[in-house]
Amino acid sequence: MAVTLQKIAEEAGVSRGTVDRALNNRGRIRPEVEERIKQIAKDMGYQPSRAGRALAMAKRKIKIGFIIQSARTPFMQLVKKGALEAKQEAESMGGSVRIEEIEDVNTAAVIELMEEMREDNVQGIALLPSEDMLLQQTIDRFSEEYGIPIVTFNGDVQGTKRKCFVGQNSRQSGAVAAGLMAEMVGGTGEVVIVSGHASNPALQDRIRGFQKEMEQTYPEVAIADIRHSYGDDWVAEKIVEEELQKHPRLKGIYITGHGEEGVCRAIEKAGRSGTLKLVGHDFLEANLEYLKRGEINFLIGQEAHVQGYEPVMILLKGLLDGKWPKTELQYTDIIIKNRYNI
Amino acid sequence: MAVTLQKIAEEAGVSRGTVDRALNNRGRIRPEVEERIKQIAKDMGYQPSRAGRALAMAKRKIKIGFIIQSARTPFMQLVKKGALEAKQEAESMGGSVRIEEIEDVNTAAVIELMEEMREDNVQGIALLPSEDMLLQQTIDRFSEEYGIPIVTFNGDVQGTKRKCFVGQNSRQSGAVAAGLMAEMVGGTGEVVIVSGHASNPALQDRIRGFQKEMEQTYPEVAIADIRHSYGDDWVAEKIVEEELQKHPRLKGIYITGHGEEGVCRAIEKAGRSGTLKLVGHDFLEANLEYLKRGEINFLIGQEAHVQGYEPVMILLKGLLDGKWPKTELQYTDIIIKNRYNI
DNA sequence: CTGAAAGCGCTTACAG
DNA sequence: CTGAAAGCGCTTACAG
Repeated sequence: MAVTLQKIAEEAGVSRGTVDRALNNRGRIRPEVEERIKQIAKDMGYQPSRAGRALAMAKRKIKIGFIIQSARTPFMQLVKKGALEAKQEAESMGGSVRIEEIEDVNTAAVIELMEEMREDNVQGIALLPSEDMLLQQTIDRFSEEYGIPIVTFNGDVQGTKRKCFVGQNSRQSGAVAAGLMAEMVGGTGEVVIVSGHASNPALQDRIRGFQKEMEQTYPEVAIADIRHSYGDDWVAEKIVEEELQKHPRLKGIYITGHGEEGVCRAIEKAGRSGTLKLVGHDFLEANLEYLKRGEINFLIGQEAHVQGYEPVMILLKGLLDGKWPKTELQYTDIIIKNRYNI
Repeated sequence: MAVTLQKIAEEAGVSRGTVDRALNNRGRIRPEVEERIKQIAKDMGYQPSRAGRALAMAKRKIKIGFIIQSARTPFMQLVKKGALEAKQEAESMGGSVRIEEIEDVNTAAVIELMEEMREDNVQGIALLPSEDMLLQQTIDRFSEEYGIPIVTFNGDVQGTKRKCFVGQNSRQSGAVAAGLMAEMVGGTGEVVIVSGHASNPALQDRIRGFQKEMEQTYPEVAIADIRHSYGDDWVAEKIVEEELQKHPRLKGIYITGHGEEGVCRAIEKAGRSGTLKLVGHDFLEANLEYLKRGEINFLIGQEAHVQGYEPVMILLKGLLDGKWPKTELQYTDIIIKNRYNI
């Protein structure tokens, strides 16, 4: 039924191999023949068969590497799950995926793994980068010199030769948080931001998105303070205690990430559960529990699963079909959850 | 690298065909041999190759039917887009998909198309059902007698032999709306529900979910009225004018579906834009525009795309691998959007 | 009940 | 620059 290479070959009066060379730009073919075949294929509405291609490629065995950092965190475990699912799918299509985890943030380890994978004939690598000159150079070297395409996920390194980035638009997610918070406090009053590490670029972007949106659209909502818990729940708790003292009329807290538990503890202790509006990030087990109980009013999600799954599939399709995403920044959807759509 | 039928055959000292018969329960094999081969396959960690299977199946050519009703509506156009994408993917895997559209709601037409597809050797059908005894019987007949699996999408017909349903949990989406509305009105005050056709089961479920959640969790939010626009914007506009008169302190309107334009028009005319809180459903072009402009505060989404894509893929996998979803009700995610994550 | 062979649509050496 | 052939992993008649 469907148009195959064979049919095109008959139509054009050449062999299958020649059609293949024409359609896949493999060279070693007379230009005018190539043009003619391409035209015929188009006219016949040729669609390459993924199945056939995958099978034939099974010989070449496409190998993809996947490198996670901070692998111990619950969020990264979700990312890993997505990668594992992609691995399964890739394998049933004749590919193979090698997933490597680094416990903390360790650029040297990432680079080492990249080199190891290269020796292992890996043909494409998805990785969670960190801000580091050497890593950036390595990414460029792999992309340019070795022809090993790189896809970043969760975090990006702008200005490198990586094929694309899969992850959240942090700034926009901050704006989403602002919108939610503003609606809940009735468009007026004081709110506070509790963030994690001051050096985390994603968290900084969320803060900026939040701030900007408040200024522009809800000028009567005042951001009374921006504090950093450095991911420590105890610190977060103390911060909130202080802020509640300093701003007795505080209406809401925006938690950009990490320290949710400490924040909620302080609020409970102060007897402000339910009256103080909370917006947080990421669908971690503990966060969802707070959401269910009504301590946190909204959570903004990152699609961890997609961040693991997509990079592998992007590499697979790219390596198999030569088709890469048209746009470098593959932003994942920003998901809003309240207690009813968990 | 990967374990193939061939390797298992060598290991077991039989032919590929025999392994195939054992692993796919095709019969015509001695039970003890079947057992032994299954064990060996398990031990070797055999994973069937999707690519190989798909290719071999290309001869048999899996044909899937897809029947949309109310095809003209923008929502269904999105569903159709999803189905078209699945069609492409199915075709590149050796299947074929036949998409049929019915303009309005017409059970007889659905049944006619089903019969036509059967004669056309379609091996599985996805359809948007309507509440109708005859259709239900037809679904059962196809499933049981003809062995043609049916998947429903968007709407379900409980109690039939359809393989599964892909769509929204309407009740839950009503509860989500209630949560959003309650947060915006500060947990107290009067709100009104404007719905479409009173006979639309999905809309009724949304109303019920909304009501129940308000009663249970936000008893101080009163549902002052429930009105039906029957999908007519002019009617919706009149309704809102009336309600604004009747309830001068009205704080919000929940639009379960259809008539958004009329509602917004009435609110604008009354000069209540921005102060009256609106929650609506579905990411239609016009709705998103209202959301952007701040007339509507939240939209709850249905993943139209998934509703077109998934049923086809479910049928394809089922027909190809014999693997069906474990759970009958394949609820799509309930998506919340404010103006910042459009 | 079991095996040998053909073929699904593609890619890839290998000849020429 | 072009063609003929082998092979990817599976299914499916066809013999036996």
